[in-house]
Amino acid sequence: MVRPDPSPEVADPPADLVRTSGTVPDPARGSQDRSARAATIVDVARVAGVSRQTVTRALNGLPDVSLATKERVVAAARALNYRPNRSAQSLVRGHSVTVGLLVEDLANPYSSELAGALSSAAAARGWAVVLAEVVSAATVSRAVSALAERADGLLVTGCRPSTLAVLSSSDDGRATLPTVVLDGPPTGPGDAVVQLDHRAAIRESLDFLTGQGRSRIAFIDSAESSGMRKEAFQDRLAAQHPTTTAHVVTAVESFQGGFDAAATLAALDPRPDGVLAYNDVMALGSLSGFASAGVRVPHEVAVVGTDGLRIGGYVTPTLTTMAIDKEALAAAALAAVDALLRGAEPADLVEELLPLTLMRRSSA
Amino acid sequence: MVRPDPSPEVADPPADLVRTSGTVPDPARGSQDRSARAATIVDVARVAGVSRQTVTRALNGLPDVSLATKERVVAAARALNYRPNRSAQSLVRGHSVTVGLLVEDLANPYSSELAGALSSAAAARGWAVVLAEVVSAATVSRAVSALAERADGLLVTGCRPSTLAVLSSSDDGRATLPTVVLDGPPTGPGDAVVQLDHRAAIRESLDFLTGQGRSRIAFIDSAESSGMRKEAFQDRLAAQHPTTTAHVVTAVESFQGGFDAAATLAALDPRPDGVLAYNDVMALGSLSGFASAGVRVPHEVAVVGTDGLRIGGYVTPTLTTMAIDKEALAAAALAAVDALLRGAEPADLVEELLPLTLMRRSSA
DNA sequence: TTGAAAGCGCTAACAT
DNA sequence: ATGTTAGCGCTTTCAA
Repeated sequence: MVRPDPSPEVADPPADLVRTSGTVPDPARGSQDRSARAATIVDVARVAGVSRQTVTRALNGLPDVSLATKERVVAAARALNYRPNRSAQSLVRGHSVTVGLLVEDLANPYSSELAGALSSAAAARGWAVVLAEVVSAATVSRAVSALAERADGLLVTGCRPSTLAVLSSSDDGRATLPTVVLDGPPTGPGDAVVQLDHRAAIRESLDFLTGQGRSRIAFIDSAESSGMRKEAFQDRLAAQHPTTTAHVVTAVESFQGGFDAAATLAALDPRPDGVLAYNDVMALGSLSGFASAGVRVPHEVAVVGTDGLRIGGYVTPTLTTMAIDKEALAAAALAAVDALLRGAEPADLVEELLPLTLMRRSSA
Repeated sequence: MVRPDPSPEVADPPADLVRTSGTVPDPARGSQDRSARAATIVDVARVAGVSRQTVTRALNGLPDVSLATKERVVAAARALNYRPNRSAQSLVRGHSVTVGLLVEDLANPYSSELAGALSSAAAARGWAVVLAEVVSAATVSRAVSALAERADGLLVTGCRPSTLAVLSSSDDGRATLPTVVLDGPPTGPGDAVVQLDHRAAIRESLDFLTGQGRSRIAFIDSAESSGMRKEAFQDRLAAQHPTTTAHVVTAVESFQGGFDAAATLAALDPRPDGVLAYNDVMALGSLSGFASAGVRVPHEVAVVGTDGLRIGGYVTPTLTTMAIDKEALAAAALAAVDALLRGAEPADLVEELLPLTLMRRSSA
C-alpha cells in the first residue's frame, strides 16, 4: 500500500529524525545546517498549497498552470531553496549514459586535449562525462569507485602503466564497469582497447628524417613504455636504412626526461642529427634541452614528436610531430563503450589501428 | 496499491511496447538493438529464479547469500548484460552532489589546469564533476542544459565574455542552476563569483620589472577584457613610476594575439624593455613573437605573464609569471557552490580577492 | 486548471 | 539464507 502524501496538517518531521543521507551532504566537512533535510517537491507543494504535480508543471514550464499558481509555486520553491533531485528526475525520465573519464594528470596537455575531444564526442551522443583525476597511485581505487557510483562506463587515458596496474588489481568485488583504454594496454581481460598505429607512425617519421638527409637518428624512449615503439624504430632502421646510425636513450616519461635525454644526446660525438621522441611532452623537453645545450633545432638536429599536441605550435621552434586524430580516437572510444554497454564482448571489439599523420612544423 | 513484481510466469513484454526512454539510448545514431529494453534487476531475479533483494545482495557483495545462489545471480546478470541503473541507485542511497564544469576550450592550459584542480577539490568533498566544453557560442545553451540535467551546481571558468553573455541571456525558463564564475564577471544576478586580486598582481609585477631597472614597460591587454588590468597598470605607473614609459597594445586573447603584439612591440623605437601580459597564453605568444623578431628575452626585453601555467616552464626561455593558487581558487569555488546549495544568497558570498604570487623563472 | 494514482529501478528494514 | 514490504523524489497517465 502506498502511503499517501503527507497532508498539510502533518508537521515537518524533526530534523534529527530524518536520515542524513537524504540531505545535501557535506562529507568530512561537517557544518550541517539547521534544516538538515533538503526540501523536496512535496515540501514545495505543501507550502504553496497545491499538489506535487502542479509544482512539477509550474517549475518545468509545462502548460495548464495558472499564472497565479505558478508564481506561488515559484515563490515557495525559492523560499525553501528547493533543488530538484537529479537522480529522481533522470530515473523517471529515462536513463542517460554517463561515462567516467580517468586521467592521470589533467595539466598534461595530452590528457587535457583528449579530455576535450571526449567531452565533445560525448555531447554529440547526448552523453555526459564525469571526470576523475588520479593524483597518486594511492588514489586510483578511490577515484575509480567514485566514478563507479555515477558512471555507466569507464574511459581510461593518459595513465602510466604503473597506474593501470593498480587499476587492474583493484577489483574490489564490485561489478566492474565496462572499461575502454585509449592508446594503452588493457587493465584486464574485460577491457576494450582503442589503439593507434604507432609502429607505422615511427616508420613514417623515420623515413621523413632520413628523407631530408639525416643519417644519425636517435630515439628518445619512455622508461615506462612497452618498448614497442623502440622496436618499431630499430626494425625499420635495420630493414630500410642500413647506413643510418641509430641511438636509443631511455628517459623518464616527462618534460624533464626529454630535457635530460637531449643533454645526453648533445654530448655524443658524433652528435645525432635527427631525433624521434616517444611523445610530444618528451619532444618538448628535448627542444628545451637542446636549446640550453646550445644545439640549434632544426639546423643541427631535427626533432619529431608524437601526439600532435597543440602546444607544440606554441614553442620555438614549433614542434614537428606525428599527430593523433583526437576526434577519431574519442569517437572510437565512445563507440566501444556503447558496444560494451550493449553486451558486446571486448574481444569482439578489435578495431583497426588508428593512423597518425605527419604534422610538419619547424623542428624538422 | 503496489503492483507486485511480475511473476516468473509473466512473459517478457514485447520490445516494441516498452518506452524507448528506458532503454540504453543511442540518440541520433540509430541502430537500436533487438532487445530494446535494458535489463533491470527484476529481469535478473526472474532468470536466476530469486527475488530482487537477493540479486542486490549477490551483486553488491552483501552477506547472507549462499555461494550457489550468488553464482547463479552473477551468471544471470552476465547473460542479460545487466547494468544497474545509476540514477535509481543514487536516488535510494541518497543524493550526492555533482557539479557541472563549463569550459570554453579544454586544450587551453588555463582551463585544463583549473579543471584538474577542481576535480581534485571535488573528490575531496566526495563530489563529482561533469564536464562540458563550449565549442562555439551556438553550443553554449546546449552544453548548459546538458549539464543542468545532471548537475546540482554550475562552475564556469575559462570562458570569454562573449560566451558568458550568451550564458546569461539563455534563461530558457528552467530553474537556473546555482552558478559560480571563477575569475570572471558574473553571468547574472544569481551568480556567485570567486575573484582574484589582479590589480595587486599587476602592481607587483610592474614593480618587479622596474625594480630590475626596466624603464620602458608595455602591457599586452586582451581585446576581450574589461580593461581592469590595463587600468591597474596605468594607475600604478602614474602613481609610482612617473619616469617610466608606458605602452599598451591590445590583442586577441590567444597565443597568436600575443605573438602579434610582440611583433608590434619589437618594431617600436625605442623598444620596450619590459612586458606585462594579460595572461600566460598571450605571454607565451609574445615569447614566440619576440623570438621570431630576433629580440632576445630576457636580455633585451623581460616578459612577465599572469596565471602560473605549468607549460610556462616548458618553453625557452621559461616564463616568469604571476601565479594563481589554483587549489585555493578551486576550493573557494566549491565552497561557494556549497553555500549556494544551502540557500545562501550570492550577494552574501563576497569573499576577499585571492592573491597571486610572483613565480620567477627565466623570462624576467 | 488541478489532483490522484501509478510506477521508474533500486535498496533497506523487517519478516520468514 | 531468502522473500516481502515500503519507500527514495520525481514525472506521467488519467480523472475530475
